[in-house]
Amino acid sequence: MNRAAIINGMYEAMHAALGPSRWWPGDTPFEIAVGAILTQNTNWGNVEKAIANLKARELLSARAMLALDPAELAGLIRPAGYYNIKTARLRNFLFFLKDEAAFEIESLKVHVLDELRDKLLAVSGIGPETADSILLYALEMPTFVVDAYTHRLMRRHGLVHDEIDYHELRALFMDALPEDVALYNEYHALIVRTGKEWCRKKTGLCAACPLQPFLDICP
DNA sequence: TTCCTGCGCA
DNA sequence: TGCGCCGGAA
Repeated sequence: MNRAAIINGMYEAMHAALGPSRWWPGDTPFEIAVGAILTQNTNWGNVEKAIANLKARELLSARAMLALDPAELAGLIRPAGYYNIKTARLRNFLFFLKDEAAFEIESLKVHVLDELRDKLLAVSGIGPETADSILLYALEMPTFVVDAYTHRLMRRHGLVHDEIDYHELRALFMDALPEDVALYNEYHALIVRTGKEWCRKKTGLCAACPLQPFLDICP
């Protein structure tokens, strides 16, 4: 079985074992984008607390959040960690929405994927994973999201070399899969769920993992 | 103590 | 290439 077939097979195995994920958790495209920034290297449970704080103050709109004093914003997102950095990153993104979309995130859909991706990457604080998360989950554009779980899972299975970078890994999935927003959405969700549950950082619980049949090497 | 859907900067 | 950023839960 070649690597593209393995990638397709892994999806089937996870989907069969775990079922639909209904991602991204978030009520609006703007909330999803905010969540994508807040969850950088951060447990989602802590992000939920920060989003709940914003929601309680009715601040989950680009205009309202940009009008807020940065120190107050930092206080509200404090549970998500890195709150000073993330305040700056959120504000960079809010200024971007103001300039590029007149505060209406969905109007960004007028751009073609590659151009919008470059624009997002030019915002300080939005790297490749955050950009792809916003594009796929908030704007429903066909880009594959790679994260630490994706790296770890593919390395444990001996399917990629250790030093593979984000761009290469993303291309690997996008070349192996049909261009399909729903499929990319669900595949990344399944990887995260599998990563949290079985493909843990220190020791993988490989024997019980849905991807066990695809295991070559398990350290 | 470890880990968490990263990122920018020195 | 390494390092700081940071709170909260297990």
